[in-house]
Amino acid sequence: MDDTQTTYKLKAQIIKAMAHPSRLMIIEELAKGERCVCDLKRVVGGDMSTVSKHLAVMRHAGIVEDRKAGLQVFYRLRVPCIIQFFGCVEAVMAATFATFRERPLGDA
Amino acid sequence: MDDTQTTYKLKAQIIKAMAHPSRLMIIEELAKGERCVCDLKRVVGGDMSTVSKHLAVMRHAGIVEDRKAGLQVFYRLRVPCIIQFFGCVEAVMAATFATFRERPLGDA
DNA sequence: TGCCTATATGGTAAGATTGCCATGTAATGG
DNA sequence: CCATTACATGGCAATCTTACCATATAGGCA
Repeated sequence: MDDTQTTYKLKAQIIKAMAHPSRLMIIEELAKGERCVCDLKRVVGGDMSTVSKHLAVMRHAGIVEDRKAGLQVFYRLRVPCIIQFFGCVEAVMAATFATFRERPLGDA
Repeated sequence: MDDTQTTYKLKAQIIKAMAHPSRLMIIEELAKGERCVCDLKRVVGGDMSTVSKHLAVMRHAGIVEDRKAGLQVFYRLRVPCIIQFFGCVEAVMAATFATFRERPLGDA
């Protein structure tokens, strides 16, 4: 595999690390500031081990960093520009809903 | 599942539709302008049916639109802001490599 | 030291994704 | 009508992802 292929694979891995509902919720919460795992668990629900694994995926991809403080581990976004992208994702959704409005059910 | 959950699921689906090396290549190519499936097949390689399925994933997510013209089908990005996001993904990669530079192998 | 709390990791079963082959379909040319 | 071209879809095996449970680790406190 050449360099170009490797680059695309790395980029895909970073994007894939965002591509899960719980991980999006985590990113949005971290956009407000540093949070401990316990905070994030409260936000996304589910098992602590599941949250921990979601964080490991994002940490491995380089999206988040952690900082240990006593018993707790605090996570934060490593590259805040990620948040700006959410607006674009919402634009895709808006375009989709606009299409439905333009061509409602039964419209020729 | 409530509305908030549904929204996150939709967003995740849109992002997931980008999270694949071949699909990133396709998006980058489409950023340059409309392209037929045959063009895209040349760019990403592999089977035509595989390219076609990647396009279907992105079409379903609302990332691309198609336009038939005779025997060919031309695809284009539906919401161009997607491209801007690539810069942010590269920033994540740059941060990761910077970390390696700051803490090379064997550094305490 | 021994216990408690916060988080991480291993195991695993269910489900999703991927990529190829074979086949289907629609437009075009003869 | 028939063949060809460009693309899409069905099927399927290999692989990856996810979420839970059980267990491990590490810090703080008695």
